[in-house]
Amino acid sequence: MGNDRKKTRGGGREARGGADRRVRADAQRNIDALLRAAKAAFARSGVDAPVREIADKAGVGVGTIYRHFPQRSDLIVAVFRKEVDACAGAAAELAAKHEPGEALARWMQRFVDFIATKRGLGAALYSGDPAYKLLPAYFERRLVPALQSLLDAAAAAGAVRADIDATELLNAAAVLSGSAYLAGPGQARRMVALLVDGLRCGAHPPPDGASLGR
Amino acid sequence: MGNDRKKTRGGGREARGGADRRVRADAQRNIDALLRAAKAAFARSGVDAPVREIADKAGVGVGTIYRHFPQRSDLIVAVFRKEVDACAGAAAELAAKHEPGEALARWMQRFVDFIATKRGLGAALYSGDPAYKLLPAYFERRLVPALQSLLDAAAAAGAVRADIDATELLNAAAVLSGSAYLAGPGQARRMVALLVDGLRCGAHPPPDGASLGR
Amino acid sequence: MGNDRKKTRGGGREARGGADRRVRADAQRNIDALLRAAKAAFARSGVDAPVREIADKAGVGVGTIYRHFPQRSDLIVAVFRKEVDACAGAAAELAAKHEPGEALARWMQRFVDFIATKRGLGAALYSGDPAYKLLPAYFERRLVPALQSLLDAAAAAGAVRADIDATELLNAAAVLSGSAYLAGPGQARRMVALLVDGLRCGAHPPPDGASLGR
Amino acid sequence: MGNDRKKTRGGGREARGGADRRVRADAQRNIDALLRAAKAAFARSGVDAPVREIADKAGVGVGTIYRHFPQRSDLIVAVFRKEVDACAGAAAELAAKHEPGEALARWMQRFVDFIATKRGLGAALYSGDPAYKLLPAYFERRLVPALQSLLDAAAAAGAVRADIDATELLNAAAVLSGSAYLAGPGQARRMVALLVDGLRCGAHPPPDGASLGR
DNA sequence: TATGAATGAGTCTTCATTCAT
DNA sequence: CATGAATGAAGACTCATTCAT
Repeated sequence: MGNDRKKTRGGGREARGGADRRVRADAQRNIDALLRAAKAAFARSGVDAPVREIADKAGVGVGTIYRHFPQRSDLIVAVFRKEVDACAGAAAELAAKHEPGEALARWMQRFVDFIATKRGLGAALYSGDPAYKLLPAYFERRLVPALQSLLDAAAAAGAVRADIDATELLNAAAVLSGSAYLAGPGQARRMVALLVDGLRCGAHPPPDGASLGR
Repeated sequence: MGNDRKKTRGGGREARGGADRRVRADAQRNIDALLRAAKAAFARSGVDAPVREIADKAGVGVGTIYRHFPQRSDLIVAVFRKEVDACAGAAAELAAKHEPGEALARWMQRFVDFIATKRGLGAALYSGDPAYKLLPAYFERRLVPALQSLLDAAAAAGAVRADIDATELLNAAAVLSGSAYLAGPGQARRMVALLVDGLRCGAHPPPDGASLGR
Repeated sequence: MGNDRKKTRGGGREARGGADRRVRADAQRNIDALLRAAKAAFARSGVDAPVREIADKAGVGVGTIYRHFPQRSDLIVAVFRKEVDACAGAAAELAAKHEPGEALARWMQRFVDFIATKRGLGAALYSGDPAYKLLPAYFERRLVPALQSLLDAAAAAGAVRADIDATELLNAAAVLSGSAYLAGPGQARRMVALLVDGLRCGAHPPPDGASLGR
Repeated sequence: MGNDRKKTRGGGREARGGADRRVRADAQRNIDALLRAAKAAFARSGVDAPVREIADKAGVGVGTIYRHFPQRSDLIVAVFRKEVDACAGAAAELAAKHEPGEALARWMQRFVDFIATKRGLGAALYSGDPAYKLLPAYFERRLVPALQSLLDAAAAAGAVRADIDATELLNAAAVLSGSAYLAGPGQARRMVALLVDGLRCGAHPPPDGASLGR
C-alpha cells in the first residue's frame, strides 16, 4: 500500500489458513503465532504495520513470514479471512439466543468490533493492488448471507423494513466502524445503532423516499 | 551532528491559506497551485501522497512546498481547512434554496463528496501526531454549527427527530464517506441517506430505543 | 504521520565491534569492511562523509550500515572506539622497547597519527548530540592511563616535569593533531614535540610559572 | 564545505571590507551588519552556519548577502580578514605595555580568543575549496610578522629560545584554540601557555633535540 | 525449514544559490 | 539596490523483499 514494489507474481503459493495439506506441526505453530501477532499488530498500527514488527511479536524471523505468506498482502488476507469466518459464525449463535430484531442489532455490534481492528484495510482494498481483489468477494460471500438471514428474520417479524440491501448495509457498518474523524472510534457503536434504527424506520417509510439518493 | 530533523516544530510559520498579509502575487499563485495539486493528490493517493508528486503536479520544486508548508502536515491541514470552510459555507446556500428536510439531506451529500477525497486523514487524525491536534476542533467548530442549523430547521419542521447530536452524526457521515470495504465509495451516498432516514424515523421513535447502544 | 524519524534512539542495539555473541561470519565480515571503509572515509572527508560513500567503499548497501549502526553516530563511535583501543595498546609496547622519555615522545606521535584522521569529530563531540556523550569518557578512560603511565615513568626518570595533567596534555595533543590553520597537518608532529619539550622543561621550571594561565 | 556545488567562478567581485569605492551609505551599513552577524553566527554555530540564519540576524534578505558576498566563502573570508587585522594590531599595543616575555604570552592568549570563534574554519581551509586558498597566506602575512616581532623581542631579552618558527607556533596555537576532544575549549589557554613554556625552555635546550620530530 | 543479514528504491527534508518582483 | 520566493541537488533513513547460512 503505497509501497508499489509489488511483483504481481499472481499465483504465489497461498498460505494454508486451515489444515491444507501435511504441514509439519512446528510450521503450523508458526503460522498460528503469525496470524495472532499480525492481528494484534494490525489492531494497534493498522495493516501497514512493518513486517519486522510482526515477526518479532510472533517470535520468528521475517523469513518465516515470507515462507508462509510470500507477499505481505497474503498475511493481511489470511488474517482477514480468519476473522471474517469467526464473525460469520457468530450470526447463527446470536439468532439462536435472541429474537430477530435484537439478534440483528447485536450482530451489527459484533461486526463493529471486528472491523475496528482493521485500520488501513479499506485503503488497501481500493488501492488497486490486485492482491486484495478477492477480499471483498470473500467478505461478501461469508458475511452478506449471515447478515441477510438476520435481516430476513427481522423483516419477517416486522421489526425492520425490507428494502435494504444487506451488502450495502454491511459496508456502511464497516466504514462506520473503521475510523472516525471527530470523536474517535468510541461512537461507532452508536452510529451503527442509528443505522439499524434507519432500518426499523422502514415499517413507517419516510415521507421522502428520494432521500435514499437513488 | 547538526542534523536536527526537528519534528513538531510547533509554531512553524503557518501558510497563508487566505489573504493573510502581503504575499507576493507569484507566491500566492504557487500556494494556490499547491493546494489544488495537494487536494488532487490526496484524493487520488490519500494524504500519504509523496511530496514530490504534489510538487510536480503543481509545477514547482519541492523546496517551494517546504517554504510554505514546513511540515508535510501543514499542507494537509491547509487543504483540509480550506475545504472545510467551503463545505460549511454551503449550508446557508442550501437552506436558502430548499425546504428543511431536503436541505439537510442535500448538505449531507455535499459533505460526503468533501470527505470522500480525504483518504488516510482519519488515520492521521488518530495517529497521535500533535500536528493534527487542532483539526478535529476546527472541523467541529465550522461544520457542527452548519449541520446544527439544518438539523434544527428540519426538526422544527417536524421532518426529523430531535434527539441526535450533530457532532456524532457528522462524524458518522464522515467515516461513511471516507472509505468503503465492499462496494467502493459509490454507495456512501446511499448509506448516508439511510442515516438521514434514521433521523426521520425520529418522528416515530423505534420501539426499542436501547438499540442506540447507550 | 507514522514517520517517526526518531533520533537519540538511546539503546539501539550497539554494533559488536569485538566478538560480542554469535555473529554470522558474513555479517562480521561486513562489519569489519564497514569499519575499515568508514575509517578511510572519515580520514579523507571527515566524519561527515556521506553514508552512501561509506557503503559503496565497503561494497555493501546502505541498509547494511543501518542494520549494524542504526544511527550514523553509532558508526562514528564504533570506529573511534576501535582506534582508541589500538592506540592505548601501543603504550605498553613502546614502554617496553624504549627508555621513558623516548617512549613518551613516540607515543605522542603515535597519538597524533591516530587523531589526524578524525576531522570533524571534535565538532561532533561538542555539538551537544547525546550520541557522543560517552565518547570523551571512553577516550579518557582508555588513553589517559596509557599516557599517565608513560608520563610517570618519564618523570621518575627525571626526563620530564611532574606537574602536568595527563588529561589536558592528551587533549592538547589531540587538537594539535586534529586540524591546522596554516601549514596543514604535516606540522602537527613538530608541535606536539614542542609540547613534549614543554614537559621536559619541567626539570627547570620556567621563571614565570603563572604563564600556565591558572 | 561539503556542499560541493561551487561554481569556482574565480574572480567573483570581492566584497569591500573597507571603503573600497563609492559604496552607498546604506549598502555599507548592510555590509557592516552582515559582518557582525556572520561573526556572531560563526562563533555560535561554526562557519557552516546557514546563510539564512545570518541574513536574519543582520536584518537583511539573503539576496543582500549574495550581492555583497557572491559566494558564501566570500563572507567567511571577509569576517576572517577583519579579525585577523584586529588581532595583528594588538601585537604592537601589547609590546608597548608589557615586557617582552609577558607581551608574547598575552598576545598568544589574545590569539586564542580570536581563533576560538572560528569553529569549522580549519576544515574549510583544508577542504580543497580554492576559495580559501589565499586565507592561510593572509593569515600568515599579517600575523606571523606580528608574532615574530614579539618573539624576537623576547628572544633578545633572553626570555625564550630562539629556534622556533613563528608560523608553526602560530599554527599550533590556532588549533589548540580551535577545538578540544576532552575537556572542552576551556583548557586551550592553559595548553597554549604550556607551548610558551616550551619556548622558554629554550634557554635550556632539552637533552634530546631530536624530539622536535624533524 | 527457519533465520536474520543484505539490498536498494523511495521518501522526507535542508540549504546554497539564483532570480523575479 | 534589496527582498525573499523558487529551485533542486544531496543526504539520512525506512522497510519490503530476497537469499545465504
